[in-house]
Amino acid sequence: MQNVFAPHDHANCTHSALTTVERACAERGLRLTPIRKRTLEILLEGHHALGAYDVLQKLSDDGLADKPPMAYRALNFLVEHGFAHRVERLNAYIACTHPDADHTPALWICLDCHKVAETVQAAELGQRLGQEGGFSINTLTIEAEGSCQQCRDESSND
Amino acid sequence: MQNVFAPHDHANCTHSALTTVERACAERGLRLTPIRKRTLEILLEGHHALGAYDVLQKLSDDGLADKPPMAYRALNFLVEHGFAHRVERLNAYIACTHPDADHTPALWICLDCHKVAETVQAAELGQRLGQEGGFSINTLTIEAEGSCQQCRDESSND
DNA sequence: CTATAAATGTTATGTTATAACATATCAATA
DNA sequence: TATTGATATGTTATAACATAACATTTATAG
Repeated sequence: MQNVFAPHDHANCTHSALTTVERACAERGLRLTPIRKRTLEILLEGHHALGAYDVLQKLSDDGLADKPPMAYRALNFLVEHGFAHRVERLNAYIACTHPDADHTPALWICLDCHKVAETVQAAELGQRLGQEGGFSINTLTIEAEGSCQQCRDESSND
Repeated sequence: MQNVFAPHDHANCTHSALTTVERACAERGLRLTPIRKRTLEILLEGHHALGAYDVLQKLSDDGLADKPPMAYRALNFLVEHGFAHRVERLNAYIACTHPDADHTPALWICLDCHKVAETVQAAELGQRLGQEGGFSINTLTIEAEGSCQQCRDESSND
């Protein structure tokens, strides 16, 4: 697990994700317009999931967008191309931390610090589960809510 | 996979689930009030997920409830006690087909026939995934969207 | 330059969910 | 059996999330 729960060089997170996405867009002929790029940057500001209206507020602060469809379109663009993920349990969004990999992520939602981590090893697992019943998987959602190591360590120090 | 996608004796599905839930409530001192029981029956009418407002409409037809909180309370009761599941991807609910088992279900959503199936073998799997990063799982959501065997068989006969 | 596709701007509304508080019912026990 | 505390229901109001539909603008290929 690329551990977003633990202290880390977040500027590097942000920068490398942005660079990777920019390259991917160039390669794939996708347009990372100002609204889309700023939306990604907003999600990259932290590892907390943001709701569409949270993102909209920030876009509005920047004068880039001020109506719900604008935020949803940018978020949907990012999600469709794997640059962000929708967290179903939270009706919210996070930037992808593996934007280079074609993946079905598992999302780990800490109920204490509210950060959301992502791992990529879950895809083949779902495929395997589905095969049993002859189910052909189109998209797979795996989300866990619980507590991260860091928060458990801290609370045991009380 | 208890195959809800294939033709089956649905009256038996309904009856056995209801009986199991009634017994569980008796054993555990839970009150299966008219609204709650009717809500479960409504969900048991088919294997399609129903939104809270769909359920509310039916409760209203029966004169049992006519305000959103009433439907949400009944649904939340059923979900809390494992008698129904919320389908996050659909913002909707299904009756549990294994109400006797303490389980984390995986849900299989067919995009063609729109039925939703449930399997129980997924719990330890999530625990295993989470252990890797020291994450302690409280609740786990596993949902697949795709196509069931039956729908694929039918469409290949065209 | 122009045609076409893609993206953005805008209005309006649909859908899902809960906070907050009042009232009623149940179930244990004084 | 009256009291009481807990649980459930009734009600109002609104919060939170999301999209349909259509107009306008911008990018890009021919």
